[in-house]
Amino acid sequence: MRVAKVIVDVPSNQTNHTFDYLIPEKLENLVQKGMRVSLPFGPRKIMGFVLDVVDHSDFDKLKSIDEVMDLTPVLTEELLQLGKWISEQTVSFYIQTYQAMLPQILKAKYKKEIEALTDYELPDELQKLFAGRAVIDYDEFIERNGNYNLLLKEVRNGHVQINYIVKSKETKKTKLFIAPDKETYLLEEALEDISNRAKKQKQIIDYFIQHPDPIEQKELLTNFKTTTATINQLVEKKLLKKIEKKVYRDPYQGNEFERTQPLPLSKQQQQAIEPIWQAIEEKRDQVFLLHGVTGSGKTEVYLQAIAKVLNQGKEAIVLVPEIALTPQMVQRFKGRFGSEVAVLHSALSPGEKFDEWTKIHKQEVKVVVGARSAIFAPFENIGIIIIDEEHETSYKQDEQPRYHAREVAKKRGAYHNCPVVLGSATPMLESYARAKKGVYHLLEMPDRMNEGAMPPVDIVDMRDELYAGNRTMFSRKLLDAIKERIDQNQQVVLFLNRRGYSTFVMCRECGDVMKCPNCDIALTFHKSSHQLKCHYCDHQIPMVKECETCGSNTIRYFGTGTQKVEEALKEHIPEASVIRMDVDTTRRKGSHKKLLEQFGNGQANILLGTQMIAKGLDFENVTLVGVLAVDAMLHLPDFRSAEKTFQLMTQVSGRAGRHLLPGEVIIQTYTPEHYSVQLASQYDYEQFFLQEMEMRKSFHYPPYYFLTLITVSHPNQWKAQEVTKTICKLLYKYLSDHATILGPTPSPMVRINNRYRYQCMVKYKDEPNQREIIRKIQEHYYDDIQRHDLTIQVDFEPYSLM
DNA sequence: AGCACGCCGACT
DNA sequence: GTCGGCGTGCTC
Repeated sequence: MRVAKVIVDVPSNQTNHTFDYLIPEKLENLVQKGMRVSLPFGPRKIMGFVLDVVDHSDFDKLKSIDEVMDLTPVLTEELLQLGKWISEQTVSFYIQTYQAMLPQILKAKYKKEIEALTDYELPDELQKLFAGRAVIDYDEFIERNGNYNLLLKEVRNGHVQINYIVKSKETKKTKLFIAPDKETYLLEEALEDISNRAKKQKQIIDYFIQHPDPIEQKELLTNFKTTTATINQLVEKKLLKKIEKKVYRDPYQGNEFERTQPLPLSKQQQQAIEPIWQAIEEKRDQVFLLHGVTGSGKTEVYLQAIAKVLNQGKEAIVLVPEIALTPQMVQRFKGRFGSEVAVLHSALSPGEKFDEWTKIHKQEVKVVVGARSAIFAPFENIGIIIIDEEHETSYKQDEQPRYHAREVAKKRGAYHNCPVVLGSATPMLESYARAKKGVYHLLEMPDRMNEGAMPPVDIVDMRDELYAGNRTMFSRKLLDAIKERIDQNQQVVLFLNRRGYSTFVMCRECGDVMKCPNCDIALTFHKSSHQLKCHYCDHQIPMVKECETCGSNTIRYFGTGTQKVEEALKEHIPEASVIRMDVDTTRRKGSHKKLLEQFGNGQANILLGTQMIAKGLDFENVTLVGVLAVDAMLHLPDFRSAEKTFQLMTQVSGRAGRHLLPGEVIIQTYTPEHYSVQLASQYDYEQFFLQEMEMRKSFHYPPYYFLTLITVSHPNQWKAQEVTKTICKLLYKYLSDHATILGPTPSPMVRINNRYRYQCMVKYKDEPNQREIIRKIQEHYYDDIQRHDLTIQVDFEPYSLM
């Protein structure tokens, strides 16, 4: 007998192990490890992943697999192992990790329906719902308030049955093609017979005589300015035929990618790439940290390292932060490797993502460029993994499984015996420290390609502006500089760090700030819709006219949002044309790309935006970059705020003067003396590293210590606090004496969505039992978690402490 | 998670 | 005696 060991699609503590299922004879040759199957589980039918196929089970009441859902395994042996490891590292359920490795569309969908079995007269109440049909949706039954007990009774009597259906959401897109249905010489003969009045028909047949290959109907119709009627007639005459062709949704269809050749490498590029080439050649799973300033030509190094890998017949994974996955970036990879490249990022529709994934799965491509989850590309012969902008926080998934793509990359690198290259102008402190210790191989590229220096950075002290009577958000220096660029027909990028700085609404009479009733977070004013919105839950209300506390009408909004900056800009510089990029203006698919194109074409002088414009933009005509307020980020309750500020400022500065025209950067701040501001303006990463390391050392933060953040949430504040307290006690009891346990403390945002949040932080150097202890704690609370709305969230090496 | 089972109080 | 609400435990 053949038995499948299956992880079932039920994310819970008690089902987080394999279940044994008999493989029926007719499926014996079909079921393989890594496939999805549908199977009976209790009274239901659900999806599961086959982890293993064996020929015996200790369990004696085996049920059988119902169906296989895939023709070939969707997870390779390596990915199955990797998933196990990730689940254990992040304390997640196996099923969550396996799901995270696949495109959303492969997630099973469940449907329930009720079927009437006999002609037996059902009770009127049910009869009414069926309304003559043999089968109705269970959802419909619920919606129309069906009597559940009555239903159960009839199920027991055998008059109706409940069917459970497992479906894959997977879809295939087809296009209609038209092709000749006869040999060319027969078409020629037929051409004679077509009436001279049927001009279009003649033209079309003539076309197919010249080009006998199938052509898309849509194209044919536009070319000949005709309608389907014409074609239908020819199909009826058996001269043409219609073909449904399965096609990939190609998100980059219609984009021409000009093929590029490898560029000659500069000396420093050469020095950086040699050790990587060597590692590829010697099949070493070495980790490289490529520390290269903006514009030092890191991408060309990646491209030529990949070229080497492709030469060996192997595959490459390139990770790029979501927001940096711009058309410009894609262009570079597609330009060099053409159709060998698949692209995976969140702006694609689920169908497009699935099709790109399928290309990888079917081994039709050799290179994948994508955001975090592309690290799970089902390649089987990886030759290199590259993580660009390795310091980016988006490489850490912020939901279960909370994995970091960098750690997964290292694991995959070890499996495939291939190098992992981490690239950044401002490496994460942890990474640079490892490189200095020799754990990673450090590669330095300190010079810009075109020999140009980084643009000079001016720091403007906004306190002086205030003192001089300037109460606007623009310093005099910045305004003058913007005007100057506009006069010279050059372009400006203005960056607004909106986090923590959004427009909140306050009463000037009593100082009351409008807050979300669910989250204790200040509501943000959206001018376009005239609404107050909470950014943490869906709560939104119309803008208020009177203060809810004191009733006065002196309500006004404070803070700086992009919308407000745009208005102020127009007021101060009426001749300026502005393109605004933020979550509001880029929500629609493709709008991101469109806005950037408009700016690139010179349709505006100023590009104003949030985080999303900090990366990867490369416009020749941009000679001024302004940062309106760095302080918001500097003062976040996060030990990495200085590092994040430094990274951001460096990145933003890199947007100016990338080409022939010299650039300039102006940074506005209320704390110009802060070391991260000072050192960023001098582009002194090394010094920043040393100084920041001092801080980390004295406060026991990474990279000197590891962190674990446990966040407990519950609708009842007392409960949340009490559980956190107990957890702290348990950790204190079972962890070693070297671990520091902080807490319980309220989270920086105590209440979100009517749930109170408390946290506990562990600082440690080496706690091999930690994960086991945390698992035990979770098990201890499993009843509360499952039935009493408690959540215990565990984040190892967290990126965000909120 | 989602479902059945079993216990208990409330009710025809 | 039976219905329905809720707590408990299982699913190969």
